[in-house]
Amino acid sequence: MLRLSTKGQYGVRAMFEIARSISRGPTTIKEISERQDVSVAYLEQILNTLRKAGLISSVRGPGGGYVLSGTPDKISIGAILRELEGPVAITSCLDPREGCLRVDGCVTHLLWKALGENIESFLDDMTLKDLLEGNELMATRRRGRRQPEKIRMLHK
Amino acid sequence: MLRLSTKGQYGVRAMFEIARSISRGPTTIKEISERQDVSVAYLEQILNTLRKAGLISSVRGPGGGYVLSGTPDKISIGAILRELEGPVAITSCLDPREGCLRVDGCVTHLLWKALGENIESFLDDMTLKDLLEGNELMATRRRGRRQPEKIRMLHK
DNA sequence: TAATACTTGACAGAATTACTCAGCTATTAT
DNA sequence: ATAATAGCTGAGTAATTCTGTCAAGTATTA
Repeated sequence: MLRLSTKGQYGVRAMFEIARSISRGPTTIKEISERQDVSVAYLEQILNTLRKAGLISSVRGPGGGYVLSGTPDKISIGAILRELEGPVAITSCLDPREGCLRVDGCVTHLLWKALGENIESFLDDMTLKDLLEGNELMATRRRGRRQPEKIRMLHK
Repeated sequence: MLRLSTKGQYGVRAMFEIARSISRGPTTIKEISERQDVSVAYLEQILNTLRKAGLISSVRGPGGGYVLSGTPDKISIGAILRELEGPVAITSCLDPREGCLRVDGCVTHLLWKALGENIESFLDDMTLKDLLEGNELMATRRRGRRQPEKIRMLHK
């Protein structure tokens, strides 16, 4: 239950890949495709959505590719997923694009609302920076580095 | 994103309806259907699943219907949803029925795992009793009753 | 001007969802 | 007994969503 679509998952992984390569300049779709094992054609669709949303910008021509629009700590996982999959909406009642016919008297409405807010704050708190640090941590864990709170959560 | 299927939603509402009518004995599918506005045929399918899971039991023949297998405070929303929609599994990688080919080195694996655990503990903490109290509260709110913590969460 | 790389819209097969339908079995009241 | 009530079960299907592919562009640089 409550599965994320592949589009959202690939989107986060693509953003991670762009973030990871910041020092090397723009990252091409081809590179992302190879490193994250997602087809070029599908990534085109996904990255286009994220570009239109302003999360990344593109550089055309040779040497081109995609770059983050902000620093990794300013780009949340929630923001990425919202663009690719729409807002968190456990039920259609709670989707601002649809709306509810029977909000009053619906016993479960508040339950789903509370769950949705819980999920949303989790996703909005987590950023690309956290993913980068979590990744670095996985590689260097044995050297006993200090683990900040949020990263610890990722390793519970 | 992360929408619950109608099956799960209807299931929770049906269970709520059975819980609400405890004092009046077994609740028939027809009653649930009328009060929650879900077709009899679909409810048969849903309640059958919940019965096989042991969350409710059925009484056949005239005067029959469904009754909860335990007290409302022992039946969690998580338990209901798991039966109708399978385990919380943000990605197929995290579904115990499928499994992951590339757990190691997958940067997002821990992220989805942490989110899934967050959701699961929310759903397992919330019970039918909480829904009943939340409902009662909605009806009597203006009289200024004391609100326990979890119920307050439902009204944030 | 050739090569690189992003851009855009249409489309299609597969999977899942959200149900319906028909016919059955068990229990109780008369 | 038997009629009425009420749950039991499996099959089937229309609609929707998901997960992509494909073709034909446009922009930039060496």
